[in-house]
Amino acid sequence: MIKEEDLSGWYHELLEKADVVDSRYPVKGMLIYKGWGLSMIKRMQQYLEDMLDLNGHQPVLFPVLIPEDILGKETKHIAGFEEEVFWVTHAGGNELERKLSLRPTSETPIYEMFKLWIRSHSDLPFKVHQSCAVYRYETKHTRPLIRGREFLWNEGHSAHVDDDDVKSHMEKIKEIYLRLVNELLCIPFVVNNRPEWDRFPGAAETCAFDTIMPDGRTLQVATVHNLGQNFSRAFGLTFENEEGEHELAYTASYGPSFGRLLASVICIHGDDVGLILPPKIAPVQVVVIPIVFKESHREGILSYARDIEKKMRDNGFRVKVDDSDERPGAKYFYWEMKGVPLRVEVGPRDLKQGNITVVRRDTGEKKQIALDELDVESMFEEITLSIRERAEKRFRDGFHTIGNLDEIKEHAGNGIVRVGWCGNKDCANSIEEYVDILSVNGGKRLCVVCGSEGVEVLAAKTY
RNA sequence: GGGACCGUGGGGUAGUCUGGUAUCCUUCCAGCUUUGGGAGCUGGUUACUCGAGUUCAAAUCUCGGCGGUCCCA
Repeated sequence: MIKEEDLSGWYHELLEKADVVDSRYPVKGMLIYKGWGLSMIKRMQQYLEDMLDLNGHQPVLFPVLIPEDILGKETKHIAGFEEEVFWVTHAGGNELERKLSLRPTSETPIYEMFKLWIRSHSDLPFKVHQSCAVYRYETKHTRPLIRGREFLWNEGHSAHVDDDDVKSHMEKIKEIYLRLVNELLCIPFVVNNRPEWDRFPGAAETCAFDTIMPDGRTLQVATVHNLGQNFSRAFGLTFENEEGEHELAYTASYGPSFGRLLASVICIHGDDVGLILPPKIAPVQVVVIPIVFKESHREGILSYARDIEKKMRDNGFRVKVDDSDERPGAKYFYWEMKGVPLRVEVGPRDLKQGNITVVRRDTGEKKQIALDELDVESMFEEITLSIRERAEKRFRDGFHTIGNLDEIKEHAGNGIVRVGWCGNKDCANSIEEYVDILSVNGGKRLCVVCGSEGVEVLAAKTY
């Protein structure tokens, strides 16, 4: 399957072939995370949670059910979500007196508890996070990992004494997400201030991390919301300040989608052969292929392979010796499809000379080196840099500065366009006939529709 | 939100128009054999999305459900 010709077909086929997910589960928009995929999700989750913990977050895990009255307390919030909430209405044969929703996101139950946990300014900032599944009854076309009715994410929630503290906290969260998205996963992105009509329901400000998929549409992989005092007001979330007065807290919420991050790793780094995985999240980082010609060589080569495996394991790498009954060529194709960053071949030639043959997945570069020369750590660094750079170059090439509406139409679906916008909603509607406006945080520029003064905005076809 | 198309062994498919015998590739299992870029031979397991209708007879026609894909907004 050629990636460039049919990204969607390539993606679906690879998800199943590589054992990332199985999307045949017979409920719309739901799927099974399988070994290869879940293993990567767990690694990104761990990496993120460690950073959040270091930042002073407390890990929590809230119930999946939210009672109707609590979900509905912040009116704009519930208005934004009500069409996509799953409801539990029965227990056995009896109708419940109080309907229970499957959480679409957890601001409401969390603030319900924050109210009990937060008493004084000295409790602030108060920060929690949880990795969990959330449920949204998507009416749009669902896609595995990209838009589902159940998805995995980490959601962070914080309460602060004032707006300044919220803002500086949001900057810290953005740095943490940068490390997750770009340093760990090698995915380039741009942080966009969403226009008012595209904010999280109930938020005063929404920042989104957008990347560009190879078909030219953008994918939002994480968001950071400034909720002002909107939720505090609805939930009576107050604290006693230094003067002994009660004041409404300021809150923020934020989360990356693990499924979307995985989807972008797959689509952005992968090629026609299959996955290309950043070494840090690869479930298997090095595969060792023993090449056995004659039975008499078998034991010698296998034990050479196992020595290498042990040595690497002792150094903390995830290694697998593929001693299955396949021929070497078949093994090469298989592990390349799975995206394993490094392959080590050991055959009679290597054994005799104390060498190994090393092949990089990202470049295909193959070289024979002495066993003691092997430096896996620095090879992984090189690989990581190289796939990040390749992705970043394509990302930069995905931006186009546009001067009129016809050009927008021409470039729609082909990356991100920079255009001027005056701030008038009618002009935004004209632009959004072709592309969605992603950001409103650019410098001065004349409106592409009406020609009056405005700012530069980014816009694209989105997933 | 609107529209189009699709559903056949684990995966990919032929057959559907014109109703009657389910094709091929791959995977999987067993055996032999092989191993520096997808080996070969022999044998074997496995399928018409669900429900209702029409009919002597439905994978095939009609209606509905469930599930999926794509396009437009």
